[in-house]
Amino acid sequence: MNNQASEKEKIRVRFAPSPTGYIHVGNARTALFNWLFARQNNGIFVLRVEDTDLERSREEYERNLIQDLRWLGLDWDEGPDIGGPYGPYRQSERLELYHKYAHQLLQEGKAYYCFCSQEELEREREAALAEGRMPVYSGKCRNIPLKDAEKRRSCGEPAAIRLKVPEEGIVAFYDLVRGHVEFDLKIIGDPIIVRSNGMPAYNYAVVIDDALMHITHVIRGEDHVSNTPRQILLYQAFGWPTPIFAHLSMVMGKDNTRLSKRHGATSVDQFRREGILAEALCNYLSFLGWSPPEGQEVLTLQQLVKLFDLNRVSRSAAIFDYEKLHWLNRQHIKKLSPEEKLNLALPYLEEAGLVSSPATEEQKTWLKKAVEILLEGVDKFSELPKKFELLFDFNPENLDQEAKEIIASSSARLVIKTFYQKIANLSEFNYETFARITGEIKKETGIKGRDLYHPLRVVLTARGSGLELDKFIPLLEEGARLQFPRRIIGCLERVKMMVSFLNL
RNA sequence: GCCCCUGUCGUCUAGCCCGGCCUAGGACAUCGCCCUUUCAAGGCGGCAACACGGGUUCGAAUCCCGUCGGGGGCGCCA
Repeated sequence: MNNQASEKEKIRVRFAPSPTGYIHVGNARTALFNWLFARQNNGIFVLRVEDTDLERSREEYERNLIQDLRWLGLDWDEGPDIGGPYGPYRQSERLELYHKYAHQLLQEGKAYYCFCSQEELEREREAALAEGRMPVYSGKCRNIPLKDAEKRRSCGEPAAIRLKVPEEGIVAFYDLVRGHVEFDLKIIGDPIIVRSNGMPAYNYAVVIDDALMHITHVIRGEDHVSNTPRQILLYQAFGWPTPIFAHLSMVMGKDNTRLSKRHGATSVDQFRREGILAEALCNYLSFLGWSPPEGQEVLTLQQLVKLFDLNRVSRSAAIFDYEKLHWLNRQHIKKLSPEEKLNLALPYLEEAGLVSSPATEEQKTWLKKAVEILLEGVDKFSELPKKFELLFDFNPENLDQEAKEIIASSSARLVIKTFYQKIANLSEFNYETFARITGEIKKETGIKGRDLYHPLRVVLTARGSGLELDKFIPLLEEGARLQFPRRIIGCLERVKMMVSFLNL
């Protein structure tokens, strides 16, 4: 389909995070949308690291970033780790480029040196704010001849570089998600493109990078819309074509403020640790501002690639709903094979000290069944160890409230007592035995249904709720024959412990 | 304060561009029922929204204006 000729028009998008910590789900969504757009259009997805803020960037953060993105299943065609035709892909390694183009702008008279001190600018800004105006740079240094400016600089006077912006007119652009957007130049002022410490300012570096990397579509957060006119002005100053913009709405917390730690987990890494599947997270993230045409809900990455449509992205902010994420996660967990479930579950069980590190094959066979059964209704893998307590914890002295209520009745006690008498001399127990005995009890006492099974559940689990007993008993009996760091107590022993505790 | 964006069930959203098919659809959550050896899962059903006010029109969730609410931006941060 794609011949040589169309190669030139190939769609190129980028995800350009600054490595300042773990990746936030809001940024992950931006990455995802970029990736989906690239993949469905057979385009190129580039990863670029914006590390020009020396104070905040750290090398290890870049590794985290890459790890998180990989985990999510988003791969890139060009990036700091794999290189590419338009590298380097780390802004800190592109400094010469920024200087070169700034110099060009200076020579052409499209930019100028600004000697204003930060204190001075701060004062002006505050004054403007106080008067209810947009703080716009006064243009004080605008007309200093380049020669004079260079002289001052060579004497050691620090200077930033500003872009000369026309004083009148409007900058407009068509945003793929928001439509026509325009800004009045009066409120823009001459933006700094190179700081006095020589580092490029964000609005300048992005333009250089996006242009040089031939980015065709800039898909990013809504917090960048007001930067867009400044960037467009830069493209115009260079005579470069502007990319197409698409600004995604913000991701909010329940109280309608930007999603933050206060609201719960916010980093991709955190969700991974909790045992949210990458595919479920992507699935959920894709629904933040987008919906498939036919209302499908549970989707794989591949399906998302097919269905995703930038034109269907909504413009209003979305609130992050943990409940729905969890529901989607459950749906994705269901689709996993028993082996996959076990492998995902193992680390959590090991960490909880339930399983010793390399589990034996025998243990694994059993664990696979246990995980399969206990995973039902679990939101995320981190909840699994607690579910396993049903098997590993048995303490008659520590009955929950529900259990206490169940065994309080005389009929419950009768059931328990009868049950105990019938198993007292058994050396083996299995579900068939259980079924036979409960049948007998039913016949002898007339007790049936909940009144019959509930008390027995309490006897066997010390809990008022748990698994269906036909699943529980075989699982427990089999597990009790295996060696685990914490021993699993079998049914017969449990009954004896409970009866002696209850003094029946 | 100024600039930009935005406003459909509690939440994510469909519908809006190309007015009537909308007594506004779906999903999560919630409630109820069924199933069942509790819970869960599953099945079925219920509650629940066009922010407000003006226009335009035979007719508006859909078009226009205003109000109000929410968000973002206003850096030598990214």
